[in-house]
Amino acid sequence: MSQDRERSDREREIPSRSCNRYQIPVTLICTNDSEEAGVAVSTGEGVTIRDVAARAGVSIATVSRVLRGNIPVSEPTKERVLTVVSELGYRPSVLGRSLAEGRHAANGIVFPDLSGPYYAEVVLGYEEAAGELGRSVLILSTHGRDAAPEMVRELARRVDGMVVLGRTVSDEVVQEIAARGLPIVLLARSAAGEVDSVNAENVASAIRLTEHLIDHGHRTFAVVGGAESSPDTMERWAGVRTALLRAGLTPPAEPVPAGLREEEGTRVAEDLLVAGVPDAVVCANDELALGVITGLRAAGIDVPGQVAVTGWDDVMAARYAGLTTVRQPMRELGVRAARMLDLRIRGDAGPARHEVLPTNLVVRNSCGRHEPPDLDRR
Amino acid sequence: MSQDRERSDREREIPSRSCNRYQIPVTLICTNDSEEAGVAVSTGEGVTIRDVAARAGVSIATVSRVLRGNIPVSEPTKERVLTVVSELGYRPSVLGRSLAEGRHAANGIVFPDLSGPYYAEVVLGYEEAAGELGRSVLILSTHGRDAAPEMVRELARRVDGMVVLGRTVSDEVVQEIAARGLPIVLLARSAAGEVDSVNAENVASAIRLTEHLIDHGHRTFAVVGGAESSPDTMERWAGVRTALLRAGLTPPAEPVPAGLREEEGTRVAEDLLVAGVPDAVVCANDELALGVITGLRAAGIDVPGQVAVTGWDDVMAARYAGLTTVRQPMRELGVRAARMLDLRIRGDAGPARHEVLPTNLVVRNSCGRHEPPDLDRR
DNA sequence: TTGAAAGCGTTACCAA
DNA sequence: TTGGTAACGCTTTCAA
Repeated sequence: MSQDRERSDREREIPSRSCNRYQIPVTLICTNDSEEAGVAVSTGEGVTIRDVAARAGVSIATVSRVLRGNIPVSEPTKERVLTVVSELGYRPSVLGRSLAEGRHAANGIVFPDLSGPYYAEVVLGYEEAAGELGRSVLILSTHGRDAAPEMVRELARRVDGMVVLGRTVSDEVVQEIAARGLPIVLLARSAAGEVDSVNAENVASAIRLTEHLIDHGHRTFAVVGGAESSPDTMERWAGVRTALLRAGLTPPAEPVPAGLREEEGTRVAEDLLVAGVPDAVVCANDELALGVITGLRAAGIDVPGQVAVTGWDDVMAARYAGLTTVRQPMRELGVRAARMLDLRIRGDAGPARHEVLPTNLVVRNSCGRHEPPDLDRR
Repeated sequence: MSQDRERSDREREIPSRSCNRYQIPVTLICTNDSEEAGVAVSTGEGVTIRDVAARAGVSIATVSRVLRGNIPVSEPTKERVLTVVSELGYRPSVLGRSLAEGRHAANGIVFPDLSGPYYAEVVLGYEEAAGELGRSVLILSTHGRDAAPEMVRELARRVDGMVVLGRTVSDEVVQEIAARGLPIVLLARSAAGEVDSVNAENVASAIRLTEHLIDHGHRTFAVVGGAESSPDTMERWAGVRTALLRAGLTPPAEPVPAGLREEEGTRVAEDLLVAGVPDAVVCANDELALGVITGLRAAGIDVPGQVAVTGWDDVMAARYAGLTTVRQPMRELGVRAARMLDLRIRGDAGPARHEVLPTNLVVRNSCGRHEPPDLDRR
């Protein structure tokens, strides 16, 4: 925007109230637009390092040194500079600093869609941890758009590192960006090549969940949602399969395809009614499970009397709906990812690290009636 | 970081494979670190406008013109430059561009806490709309920290405009930043001075809700949560008061203080049991209401038989808990705020605008039993 | 239509 | 300890 050419030397003179009592500045002819010179400046907006240097009678290098603090500056000089800084309300330009330092002091996070409590919690944890580490957070949700890879590449150019959640962009895109040297942490998404990752445990908890359902006497199973598009759910379905095989039961041939949303669940319920209702419906997340329950009940099916339905995540609604599910430490996932990323940004080298956070089976009553009236309702 | 001083003229020569068939570049002595000259470049990382200019045999100004597209460039030149750009995988530096243009191409959003479905939805809408307008989104949650004003000021230095939600920083801070010329839109927070705002309708819906409760026969009311800290809830309580006075009933003297979270609700329920349980408990949001219900029921109180409890927002759990509430267009709030902000960033002047989005009363059964078995359960 | 060069606001090197 | 100044990577003015 404003490129005021005829700047040169004329403006910079500052009314030298040469008393050394720190007073509020009254006039300062500044370099900015204000056609009418002699305007009072106090907001600190538009004040540059040169203004400070001129007023303090030092070079801009010295001002920079004082502000960065790492290089020795004589006490009186430092004091003088700091005085002027606060008089003028000077704050270094983020842009100027970033350009000179070659870093952004910002992190990115890419998720498929912010909707749903799961992502919100993850982002919350991430933002909090990143903030404490002095980094700004740029968010990007891809919404399954075709332009997603380009959006992510663009984000990559504005940050010093980023966290990428499952189902956003392909491993190729991740690899490409990582290859350029940008630190990346994968979240809720199995490791791709030499990239760090943070995940919640999936297989063992899926086995535990399935065994619980088998204990209820359920014999025929359907699994709903996710699959290929979501590595996270693939692990879960592998766990379900393992548990069923161990028990000598027949695992479902294919997961029922469905998006991770409530409406999708009710739709699936209708399909299930046509295709034949299994004993247990294991869903990829809570929203989906709640939708399935709604759909089944609307058709007069008793849940859990005739069919058991389970979810994953343990969102708030799951508690009120009495949904049996697996709790993930959503917020903690975000926190860990932020910390892991920060390490890499600070130059930490070494082979890729993979963190796996534990989960909890939360038994409520959508999985079948329990003899002891009601098991741990939260 | 890397400030390679001895750059000057020596490097820039490019092996002039002077055939005009576009071939994949094989060697290019680049200006970057690589001590061993003659390294092949193809990732596009570290390629600057100068590299492109040199290879295309034009000035950097011309490259810039081609890329920006606004200034006429001869067709052959343009073509040549674009070829080199794609050969080298050149992408302009966001930092360099921003510094020169004096803008960030990024928006901020400040909220008190991302937890809870309400904020998540707002952010989702905001991010989506801002993204479509070509702007990155920086998020900041203040968590009620003392440093909040400083955090927000810092954010203000990294964006071209920002949205500020209620209960984050004081009006003074908002005014201060707005005075510097940074476009701001207030969200879920009543207008402060000459600043744009987007809100959901509060008073009329509170009146409607209250009247519904009165129709149920409830006569003594308590309102829980929010108040001064949250201008949004103050409006709601004003609505409740109005409705009660109109009906000749006594409004509660004070709102019961409580944070907007579930745990707070259960705590309040205990207090209510001691202080005396009213006919109806109107809560500032759904989480709080759900907590109150849980607390009351745990004490053996029948909801809605003995007490009616209502929420606000209509989050997912509200549906499964059968909570009577007021639905806000959360996502739409975010979208509108993003658009309004964008207008200002594009230089739109004029007096502050205030948008108010309509809400819906959602009657379920926490407000009292209805004669017709169950009213619009969504 | 094009090029040269100033300027955006910093940091960090080199010499004093 | 300090000042001068190149460099970061771009945009835009001014002249040609």
